Amino acid sequence: MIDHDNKVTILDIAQKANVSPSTVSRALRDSAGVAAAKREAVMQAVAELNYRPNVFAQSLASGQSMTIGVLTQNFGTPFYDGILLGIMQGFEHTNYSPLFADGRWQEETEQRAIQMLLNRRVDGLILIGGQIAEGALQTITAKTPLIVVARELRTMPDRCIYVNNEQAAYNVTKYLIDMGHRDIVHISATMFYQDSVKDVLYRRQGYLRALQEAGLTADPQLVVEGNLQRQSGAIAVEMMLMRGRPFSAIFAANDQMAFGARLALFRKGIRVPEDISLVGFDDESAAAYMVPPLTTVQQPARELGQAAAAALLNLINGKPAATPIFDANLVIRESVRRLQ
Amino acid sequence: MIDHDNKVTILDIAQKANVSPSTVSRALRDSAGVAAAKREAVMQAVAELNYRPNVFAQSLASGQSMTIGVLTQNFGTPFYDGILLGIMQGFEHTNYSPLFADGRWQEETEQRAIQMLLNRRVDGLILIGGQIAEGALQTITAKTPLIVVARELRTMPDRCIYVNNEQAAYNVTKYLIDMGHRDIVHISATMFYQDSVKDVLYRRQGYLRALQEAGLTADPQLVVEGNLQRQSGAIAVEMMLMRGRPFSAIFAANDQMAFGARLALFRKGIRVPEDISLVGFDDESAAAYMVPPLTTVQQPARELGQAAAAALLNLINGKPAATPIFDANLVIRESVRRLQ
DNA sequence: CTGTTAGCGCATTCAT
DNA sequence: ATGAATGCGCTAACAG
Repeated sequence: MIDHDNKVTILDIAQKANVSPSTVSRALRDSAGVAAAKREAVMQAVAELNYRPNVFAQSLASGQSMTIGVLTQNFGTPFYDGILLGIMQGFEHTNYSPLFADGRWQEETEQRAIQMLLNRRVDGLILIGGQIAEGALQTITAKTPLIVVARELRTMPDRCIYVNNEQAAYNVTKYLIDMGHRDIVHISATMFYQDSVKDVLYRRQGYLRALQEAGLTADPQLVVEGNLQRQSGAIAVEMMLMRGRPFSAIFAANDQMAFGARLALFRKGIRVPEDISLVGFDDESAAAYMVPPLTTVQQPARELGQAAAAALLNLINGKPAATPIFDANLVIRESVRRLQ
Repeated sequence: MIDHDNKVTILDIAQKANVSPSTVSRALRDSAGVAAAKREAVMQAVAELNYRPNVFAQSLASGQSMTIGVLTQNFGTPFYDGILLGIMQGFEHTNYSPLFADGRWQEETEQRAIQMLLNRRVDGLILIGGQIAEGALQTITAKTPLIVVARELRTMPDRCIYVNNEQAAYNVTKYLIDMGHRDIVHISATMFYQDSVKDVLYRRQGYLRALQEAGLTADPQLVVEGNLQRQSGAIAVEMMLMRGRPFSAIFAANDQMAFGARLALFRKGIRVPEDISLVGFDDESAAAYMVPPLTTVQQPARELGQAAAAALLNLINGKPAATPIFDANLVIRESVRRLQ
């Protein structure tokens, strides 16, 4: 059944169908008009001989590889993996297949990976996150259709697909305020990675906007800097505890730090949500398993990926990319308590 | 810098280096002997013209694609993602690059994905898990080097790379016994998926062996069937509670079910580990974030992937695959209490 | 609408 | 050790 090294070529089926090779080629890719009868004959021969086109010959002759290069950062990151999933789905019923590479958030690795992808003559490129400078990206996009996911580029806004982090964080904060909280700690992380951190910056801005709109003064004492790692969430909590500034809720800029915070609270004998309410951001699958389950923000990763695939397809076909901005959902679980 | 549609061909560099195209080809792939001087000249021309070989032409001419097909099941599963990571690393410094596809644990999707991979003339195939019948796999391996990860095949043991689940579960159970536990619940899941469930079966056997070796009688009342999903872990706990058979520890066959169990205990007001000790299996990242952090078993996913890559490379080079069996590590955290 | 003719860029004989 | 010639399998002008 699964029959691989099929040495059947287009010539064989041309013979069998009594037509010329080029007609076969045309019939196969239904380009131009082909008489229905001949097309039938071709199709039948194809089926009988179990013919499978040689992608390399196709690519060499046509200049198209029918593959899309996808550069991610650190396989295994839930959000990025979700995007990858969406991308796969987005190309599932097309003739393109994605070729993945991992940049690991290291500029050099990223460069190499992109080179590799370009060497393979990918017909388009999807970059998820990453550090590569905008200038370099423009160089690339001049020759290869390019879509950037989960990153916002000033110079090419129509090529970027991302989530409105500011709004999401605003929603979180407003939710906490509506639940009666006034002293809301925000664990941020704005002094690290170049670009990935922009999201975090937006989250902080959303937090601040919600406070302002509610007429609350934003106390700088309530904002702690972490580094997105779990550990830093724990440290942030300890720092707040030492600081002595009272608070009733914590909004961490990502789930990892929320997990760390949860653990630190646990170690201090502080209950969640009875004593302190806690909200994260990302909806990692772990969030739902916490004790208690964590209220957090779910980013539509899958949808981002699908949109990226669609946008790239547009680009390849000469249409405008059409890159929507996505909204995230607040997932309410049991880690927040309503204050009287 | 990043210069893509480099129309520089082997002819251009042949001219520039004052040699024939074939010499260039030879120099590039240092096949046969090439005079050091000429080789130098070639290399220099290559550098100056920023030449990049056309993979398609190479593949078409040589019959090799320099890509390895990798079929996973459900992107985003931590264990499998770890394997993917290992595979990527394993090929990092070779000339091969992996081409990924997702079978989603659906036989039909899997078939299609493998077809796609084979159509792309991959030089080798790595299958992670999956449902495809052994017979079909033998058909494939007759024509394409094949390695299977995280699955044990009776008919081709030298092609399989997996973890010794029985031993790992034995270790878990022995650990619990050493901590003073006698009534150990095991949440299993042996009546579902075809093959993925074999691991779970081995885990149960390890559990039983440890009990026997300790001279404890294995009480069937203490084994509950789940379905690997989180929810079923919760149900299992409820079932045990209703059953009335006392127990002091729970060993769940995977972390998901352990998470579910944890939640159910939490809902019933039963403390972990004060009242009940809990151990999982998989070491999902969530495990370390639980309250309290969960003792569990870590499978060397990365190593499996790397070993798979190495084994496949061996196969391609005509050497024996060399497929080691891996051991898992017990990761001791705070969810187990020592009984007096 | 269809067949003929050329390459696509490289690896690999075969000679030398 | 090196050059010339051939072909990998297919697409794309080019003619009819």
